[in-house]
Amino acid sequence: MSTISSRVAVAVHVLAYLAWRRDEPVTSERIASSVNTNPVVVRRIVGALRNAGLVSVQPGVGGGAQLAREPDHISMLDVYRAVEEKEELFAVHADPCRNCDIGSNIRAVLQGVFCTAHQAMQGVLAQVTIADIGHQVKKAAGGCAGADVHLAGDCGEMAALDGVLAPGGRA
Amino acid sequence: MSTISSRVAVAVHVLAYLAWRRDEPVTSERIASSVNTNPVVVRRIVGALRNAGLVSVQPGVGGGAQLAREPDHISMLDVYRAVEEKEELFAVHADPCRNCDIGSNIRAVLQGVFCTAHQAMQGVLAQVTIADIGHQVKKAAGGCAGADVHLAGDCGEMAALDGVLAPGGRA
DNA sequence: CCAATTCGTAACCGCACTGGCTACAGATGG
DNA sequence: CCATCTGTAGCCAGTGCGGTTACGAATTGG
Repeated sequence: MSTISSRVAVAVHVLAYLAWRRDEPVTSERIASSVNTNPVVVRRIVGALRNAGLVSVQPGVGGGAQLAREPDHISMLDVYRAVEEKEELFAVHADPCRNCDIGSNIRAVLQGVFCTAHQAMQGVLAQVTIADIGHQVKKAAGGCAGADVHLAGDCGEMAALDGVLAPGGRA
Repeated sequence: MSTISSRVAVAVHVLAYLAWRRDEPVTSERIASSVNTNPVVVRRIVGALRNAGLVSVQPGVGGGAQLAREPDHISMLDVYRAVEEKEELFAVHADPCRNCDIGSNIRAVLQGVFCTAHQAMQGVLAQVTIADIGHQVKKAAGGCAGADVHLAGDCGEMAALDGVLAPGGRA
């Protein structure tokens, strides 16, 4: 597998929900019902977002989570870094043979390439904000008729992101 | 965590080794000693590379693995796709609430962004070949003095890849 | 044909991460 | 005080990964 955990996806969902209910604090239970998970899972993720300064939380009656910034000042890269503590995207085998040229040098070379690839990925996330996500969701909710048509194919043209993103993968 | 498994790194190591010993078949045991792992682990990865047509393998006395293509015709994206069967880089929560606008539309929006990010990462891998890796390793092995200096910092300028890669992450 | 070598693969293990769940202490406001 | 809500610890089942052993199948050489 080795997919990035769904915490990023859930965190974006949470923030989009908070942006939707911008005025009032929202409880973890309410958020959990939208995500369809356990309130504790939501609180764990909200805790990470709080540590990153993206939301503010109040306990007690009438408490809950609220956005700490404007939705257009929260990028998906912020979210990614808030909930995914891992610094390296690719694992590299720890201890190759030190006696051969390959073994003693491959790690540095691989780390360089992998780091560049990771940065390219983060570059895409950096250019999408929670406000963008909210707009996309709203647009999709509006035109329900063909809302999920563009799911076909290999993530297709991603028409939904036109104007927001540069071409991205030139593969 | 959620890092991409070290199979990619090991597979590149294996292919770099085969490119180094271009003429003769190399046994899984020999490769394993360079990677410093178990021969079965190597055979599993070599099997995936064989399925992808990157190497050819012969059993029996004098057998082993050999490159099936020139090193400059094997990209790290080929390797990535050969050993990492996962099609999606980011997991998305499977079943958000269908009654609210956010829950019923967030998955498609997230999948679009995540797919674009994934493609950007693959675009970097596509531009590095096994031959490039071999050259980098050789260069590092030659000038041992300052070979690992450029490891400092946040993957720094990646001077080693200058001329091979476009700027990559514009974050 | 037989023996040595090597791959291919199944089976099992320990480790680590993930998400879901319960439980409870602590903070907050009426 | 009390109801509400967060924060967190703790446990569980599921899953993936890497390591290891074991054995059958293929190939080469005598």
